[in-house]
Amino acid sequence: MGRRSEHKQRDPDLGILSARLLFSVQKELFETLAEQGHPRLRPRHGAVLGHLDEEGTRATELSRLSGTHKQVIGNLIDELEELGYVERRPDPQDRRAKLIVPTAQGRDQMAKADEIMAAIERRHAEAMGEQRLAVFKGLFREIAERQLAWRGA
Amino acid sequence: MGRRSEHKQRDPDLGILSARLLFSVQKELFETLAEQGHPRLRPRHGAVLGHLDEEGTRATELSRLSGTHKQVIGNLIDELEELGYVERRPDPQDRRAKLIVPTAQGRDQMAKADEIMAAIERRHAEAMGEQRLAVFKGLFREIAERQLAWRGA
DNA sequence: TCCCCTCGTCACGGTCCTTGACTGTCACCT
DNA sequence: AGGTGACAGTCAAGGACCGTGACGAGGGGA
Repeated sequence: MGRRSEHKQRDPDLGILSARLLFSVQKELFETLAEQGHPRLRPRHGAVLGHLDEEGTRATELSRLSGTHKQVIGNLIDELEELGYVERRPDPQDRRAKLIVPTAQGRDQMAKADEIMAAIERRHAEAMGEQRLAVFKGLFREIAERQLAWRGA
Repeated sequence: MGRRSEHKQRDPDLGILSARLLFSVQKELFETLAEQGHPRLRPRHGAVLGHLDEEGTRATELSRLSGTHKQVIGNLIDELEELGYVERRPDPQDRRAKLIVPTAQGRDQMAKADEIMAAIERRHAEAMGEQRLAVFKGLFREIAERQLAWRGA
């Protein structure tokens, strides 16, 4: 193994580390969800279900929160509606808009997903100490925010 | 804004934070590369260029390092060859294999990409203190490794 | 020699994202 | 009241991207 790839192995940059953590967390989340009765969901559905409120959320709001195109959100809602996770209801405050509301199955998924993510963090807290994890998350938020602010993006 | 999405805004989980950091770092890297004379490269090319050694690397090795399928690596190499970033050379030690070797343009890109990533980390180090960044990266490596080890994946 | 493994490639289907244009509704201004 | 621009959601089409199966060529041990 050459010098450059060897160095990258020892001291991976922020991008590599983020990618590794993101994909491994994603994998655990959706495999566990599949075992708990939600086998048809894929990571992309997280753009909708991950940002949904129990009282309902507008499609445009979901698009804004997740950074996904409106069109994609529309497709995801179609799929989730067919799978029985959400319903489209007219928004009483704006006749153009529709509220995306989770069904009972949707609320079950949301609760389970939140619990799985919490369990992942608890596992790390036990392994490394609660305080060190808290420090990490604080620094993580700070860095992610500053990086997002690059060029006022 | 409802209670759940509000809470997720204040205390985003590890997946959300990883996604934000990954995509914003990726964006800065490739936009800056485009300004520095490499406008045709897209993030997916990182699977090849990011793990390449100056002396050359086998396609299978790139596949293993990046976690991408062999087939995808082959397509990427086709593109990068056409763009003048890499060359295919027969591997003297194994007539089945081919060494992927960066051209002068490829080595220029690799140096610039490494420098851009280093600049990103320097910027954070200046903003938050060198020591706190070092602590963060240490914890990051630890957590990412432990998460990857879930279920012996 | 025979058998099984690895390396890279071809071909294919399926998933996914992006763009542009369109209808209906709203908010604002004159 | 009417007119104008902005916004919500959808339809349609194209391209980018990924995963699978199968293959020829070569390697390496029994």
